[in-house]
Amino acid sequence: MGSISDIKKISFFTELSEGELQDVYSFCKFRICKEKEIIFFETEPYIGFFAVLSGKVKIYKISPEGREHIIHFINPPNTFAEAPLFEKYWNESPGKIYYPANAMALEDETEVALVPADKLVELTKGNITICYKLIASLSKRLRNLNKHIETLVLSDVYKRVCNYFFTQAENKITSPSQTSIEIELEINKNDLASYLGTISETFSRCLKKIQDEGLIKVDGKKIFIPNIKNLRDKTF
Amino acid sequence: MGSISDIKKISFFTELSEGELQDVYSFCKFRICKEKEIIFFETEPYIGFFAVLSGKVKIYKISPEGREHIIHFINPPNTFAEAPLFEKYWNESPGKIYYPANAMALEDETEVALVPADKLVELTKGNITICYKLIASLSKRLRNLNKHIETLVLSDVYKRVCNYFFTQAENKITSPSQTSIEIELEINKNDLASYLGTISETFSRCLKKIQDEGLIKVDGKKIFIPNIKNLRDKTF
DNA sequence: AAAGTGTCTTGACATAAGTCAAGGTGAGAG
DNA sequence: CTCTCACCTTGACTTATGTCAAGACACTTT
Repeated sequence: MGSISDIKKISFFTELSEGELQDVYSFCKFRICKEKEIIFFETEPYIGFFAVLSGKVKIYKISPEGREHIIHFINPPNTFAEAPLFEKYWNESPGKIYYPANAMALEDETEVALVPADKLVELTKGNITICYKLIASLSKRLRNLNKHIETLVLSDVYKRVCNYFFTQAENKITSPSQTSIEIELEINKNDLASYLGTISETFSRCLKKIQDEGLIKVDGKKIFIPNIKNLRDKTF
Repeated sequence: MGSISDIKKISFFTELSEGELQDVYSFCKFRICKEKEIIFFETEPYIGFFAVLSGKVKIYKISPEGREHIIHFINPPNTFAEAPLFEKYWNESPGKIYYPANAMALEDETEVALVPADKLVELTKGNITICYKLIASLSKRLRNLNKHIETLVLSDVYKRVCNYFFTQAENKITSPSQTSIEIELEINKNDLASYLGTISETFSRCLKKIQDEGLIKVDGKKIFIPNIKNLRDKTF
């Protein structure tokens, strides 16, 4: 189960003293999830944010017709559902606050820590560093969402897929001179399709097309990219 | 031109003392824009955030093919481009920070105030209330973006349009018992279409369809909604 | 009033991507 | 080892929505 060293890895808490860490540790509720276990639904009242300590979590919405769209994948040691923390400080305070989307564990042995909202708000009062980190975290998420919207609305599926692989490749290369790389999908193709705003059939066809063009070589969950720049050129 | 009372209306600054307000006022650069005047491009280095004092501003992205998508409309006395303020506090600090999208004035006599980034960061150091307001503002924007993504990906144009009118109606009704209402579009249909993730032709056809179904009555920029609940039922 | 300008609407058409249905593949269970 | 089941791929078809082109309308200017 979660330890103090896990807490220390959470971005908001990296600069806390041992005593404060102990304090935060005592607030947190730890939970180990099985694959497909729900962490929260968007219908639930907000009680605090979460950090992923191991495994992987998806944040997603469901349409009335049952179509799913994945907004984020969260890996350790990142947090999710921080945004509603301070919503009570809005000008017009609405009623009860709910989670903004659904969260589900994607692997067995996914461990999450729940940090209660009121405890964290308390912590920020004497610690402006935590405020800054919170702001940084929200800003980063905002920029991600902006990017996400941009690709969803302004690109077709083909471009989105190319862009996804290119981004993955960029994050993995070790030197700028590297031209080819193999990336491995850590999520199944159904979820990846949902994240890219499409469905598995379309995604599958798209993969085939990109492969036929020689831009990638698909082998199960392994994607070999012979020339990263060629892929990048397709994202414009 | 902008006055101290304009500054006081900006959410971050509502609780500042007269002296502090005077101080902020002296930092700010005021600018009066014509219709279609660019406030910033996403290619420009970030220097600070803006507040709209009068008129209206759109925040938008452009695809390589030239299609535009409007992410937000900003009305007085709201702010925009606050998100990059604290990006230097990220774990991995990237190079130069740029504006996350483009901003354009939508009306003549649109007045904006530029609040320089470093000045605001300075202010937060002694004033945790400003931190909280900043967090609240970012949170609110995050929730909006989440909602935006949700409707863009999980609904078709028809539903998005119904949802837009319904939301406008909800915000305008005076009592919960009110069943009908007339709303007025404060933006042109081209921009509205772009905000709803479509183009004016599709939007136009959609309006016609909704009107043929008796859910709305369109007269130029005036939209009469005979029964708000009927419209709401179409948004699921 | 005529002319001009920008905004909106309509029609005909093309196409990306969703739906439905069937079949293939591979990893783990028995 | 082969059975099974989840995951993935493929094919045929439908449909929403974008594109292109033309016309209608409203508002301003001369």
